[in-house]
Amino acid sequence: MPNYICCENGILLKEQDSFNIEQILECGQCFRFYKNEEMSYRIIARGRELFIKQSENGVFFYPCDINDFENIWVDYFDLNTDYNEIKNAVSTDEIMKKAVEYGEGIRLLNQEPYEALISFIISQNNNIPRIKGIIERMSEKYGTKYGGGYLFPTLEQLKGVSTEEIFELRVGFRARYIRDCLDKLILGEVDLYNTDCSTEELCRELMQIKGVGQKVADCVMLFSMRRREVFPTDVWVKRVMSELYFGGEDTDIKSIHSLAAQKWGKYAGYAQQYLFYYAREEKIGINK
DNA sequence: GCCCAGGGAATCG
DNA sequence: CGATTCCATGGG
Repeated sequence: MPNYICCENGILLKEQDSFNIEQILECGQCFRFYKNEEMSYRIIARGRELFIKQSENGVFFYPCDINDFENIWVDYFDLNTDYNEIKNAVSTDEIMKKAVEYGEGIRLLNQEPYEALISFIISQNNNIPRIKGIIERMSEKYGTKYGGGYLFPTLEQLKGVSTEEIFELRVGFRARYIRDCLDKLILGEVDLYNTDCSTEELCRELMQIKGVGQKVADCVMLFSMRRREVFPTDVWVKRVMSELYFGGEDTDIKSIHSLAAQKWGKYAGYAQQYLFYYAREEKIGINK
């Protein structure tokens, strides 16, 4: 269990290594976060609104009691995972050593599968600011008001919403994908909470949904289902891998997955996130 | 106006 | 089969 102390309206996490709230939230794995000031954020997740303020004293979570901290946020922020072990395991070459050093405070969140699934369907062929905007509009229109914002709408709240109404959120061609996703969840054709199966089987199940291909399925499995061996390969990861591991040659996804599995095995998902953050912040593989 | 975004489905050859 | 084309929208 992490080292924390209980304060009046929150929890102060002390001496936590590998925790940088800015890197954790800005590294592209989640969308419902709001920056207040430097190292001070608000998030909406797991049916809560939470403020996080990081300083030299530690990381302060509020409003938050011991129950919520231990039952929700320790899991959400992956606090029982030893990141030193992961960093050592993935640092198999100078490139990854640099990427790990660059994003040393990154943690993989454990998000809610249903929200992650809808969010990453929206993410396809889209950019992060716009993805955030769409999810925000969807929450404001269909979700429950909570604190200073709105919770992500439940399946129950979205079940009767038509494709046309989804389209009005300006999701474009993804409207019918979202509707197909809702239908398959309602019918139980896809069950996000009975996942006692291999990653391959789980991936196949997710990919039954229209608009869910390998990349979206991998993001959902990595960010919300603890499948840390998958290696979501989007344009950024493709670029950085081609640039740094394949001599600048345009490389197909299969070859990238194969190399990732070979180099990083069950920690490939963490390696991917260090590389994604490094590539996007430093714009690796762009113009030159 | 063009290009691109945490891609994937539909269509073509 | 693999390769191309199309899909909505908004920021640069």
